[in-house]
Amino acid sequence: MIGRVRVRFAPSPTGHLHIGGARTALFNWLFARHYKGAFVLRIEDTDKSRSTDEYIELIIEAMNWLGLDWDEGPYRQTDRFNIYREYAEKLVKDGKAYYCICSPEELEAKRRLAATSNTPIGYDRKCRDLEIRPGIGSTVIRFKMPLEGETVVNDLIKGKVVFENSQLEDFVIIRSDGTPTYNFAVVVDDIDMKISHVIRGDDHLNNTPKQIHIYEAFDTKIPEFAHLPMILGPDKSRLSKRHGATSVLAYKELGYLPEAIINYLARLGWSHGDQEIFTKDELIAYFSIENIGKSAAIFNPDKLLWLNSQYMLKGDSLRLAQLVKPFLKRRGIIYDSDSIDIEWLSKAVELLKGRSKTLDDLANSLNYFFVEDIHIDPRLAKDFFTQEGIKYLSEVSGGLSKIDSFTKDEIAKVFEAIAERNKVKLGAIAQPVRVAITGGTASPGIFELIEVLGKEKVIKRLSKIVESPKIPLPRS
RNA sequence: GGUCCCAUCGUCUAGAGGCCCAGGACGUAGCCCUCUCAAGGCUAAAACACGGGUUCGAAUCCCGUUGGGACCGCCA
Repeated sequence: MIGRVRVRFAPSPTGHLHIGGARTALFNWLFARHYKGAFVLRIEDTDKSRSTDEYIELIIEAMNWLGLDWDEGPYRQTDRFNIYREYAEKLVKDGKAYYCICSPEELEAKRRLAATSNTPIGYDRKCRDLEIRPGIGSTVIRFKMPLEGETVVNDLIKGKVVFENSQLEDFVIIRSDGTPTYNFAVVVDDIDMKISHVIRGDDHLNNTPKQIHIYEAFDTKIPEFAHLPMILGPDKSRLSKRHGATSVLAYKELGYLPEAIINYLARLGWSHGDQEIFTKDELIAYFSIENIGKSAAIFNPDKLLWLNSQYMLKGDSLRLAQLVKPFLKRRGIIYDSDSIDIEWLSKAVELLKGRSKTLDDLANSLNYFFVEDIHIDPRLAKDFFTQEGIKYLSEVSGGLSKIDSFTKDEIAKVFEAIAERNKVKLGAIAQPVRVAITGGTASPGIFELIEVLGKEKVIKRLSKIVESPKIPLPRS
């Protein structure tokens, strides 16, 4: 029943790929993959003053990072100006479009008048039947809208939406500089690229009737439309920069995993029963437009963070170790990522990944694995390096130095023996040790931590406190 | 202002007339586990915007009200 599926994602390179755009891209991608169709990337850069090559690069980088691969493109509308021109001239020849010589000032005045006089349309179609020839001063090409009747959009998400044709303007399709406007270029491209389903934000729903008339003017098949509800900020207005981090790459920098972003975005407006966590393959298998909701969704950073922590928890330690390197570097914890022992790092990551919400969080927690002079808060030192505490530190140090195989099981035996001998709970010993070797009171289990940290480092840190308990401060 | 869209816990949502005195998830609170912190487990508070219909029966269908949003450019 569904023929060959061809969808596209068509960002305009006037900014970063943001959360909303990424979700539109994701839904198109999922739809294409689900139906084994084609996903086309098209750059809508007809607004030359606001589009930059740098943003194109950045959008592509973000798509790659998210793993949203495309089958065709990226096409650029600026490479296709002659095509739009040809299409437009055909419409003029067929009497379906016309040249207009009204000046911007004149149009502005008409718009103002329309606003005050309850007229739905700003432009009064003055040039519609004048049969103006091109070349006389500044001319644009306008599309001849039907004056009466109605246009029905059978949207896959919103259902049947009816527009009165009398509300539709004879909009400009070719600007005076010869470039096409958005509403025209999209349709020409979608015809030319044989797009079967147009899946985009519902801010375009009002443009759809205009576009349908262009399809009809070319006597081509109208694609299916699916208008996705918007993503809103906490104040219920359209998500934008003022709501904080909105670009996909910003989340990468913050230490988020791409699969968490994908999962979060997929669940924003779409659902599959009560399931919250999906692999990409599951998303592809389960995705369907019928399960997309109709109402706008508020972006919830807390839930994204939770999903990220879930992916951190379940992530492969070796992979996370690779990914965390840039964050360690940025925090000044390491200087040369190539010289570090990745096997060892991944063991440390293994201990910390379930306790970290982001890669940056992980990097921060990894600090005491690398830094020699760990910082110990004087208040903690006061609380834990008591006469008793120091005694345990000394005993642990002594016990550990006698172990041959430095494994968590053997380390545990040392602690248990000391606890037994002193008739205290394990915590009484573990906490001072934790503070001495990590500088804080929160860490992974003390035995595995000591194992991964290694005999040498641990004994060195313990001895340092035992020898000079009053000055646990770092030299720096 | 005109046109269009939308409306279930604070948030994301399940729910397609009886299975719902509304289920799951995030967040919040408490308890359990425990060498700390997380993770995990359990529990709690928390919603069908309002008003009319239709129906034996409505969160689910219809109408209206209210509230929110989008679009009205030679931006996309």
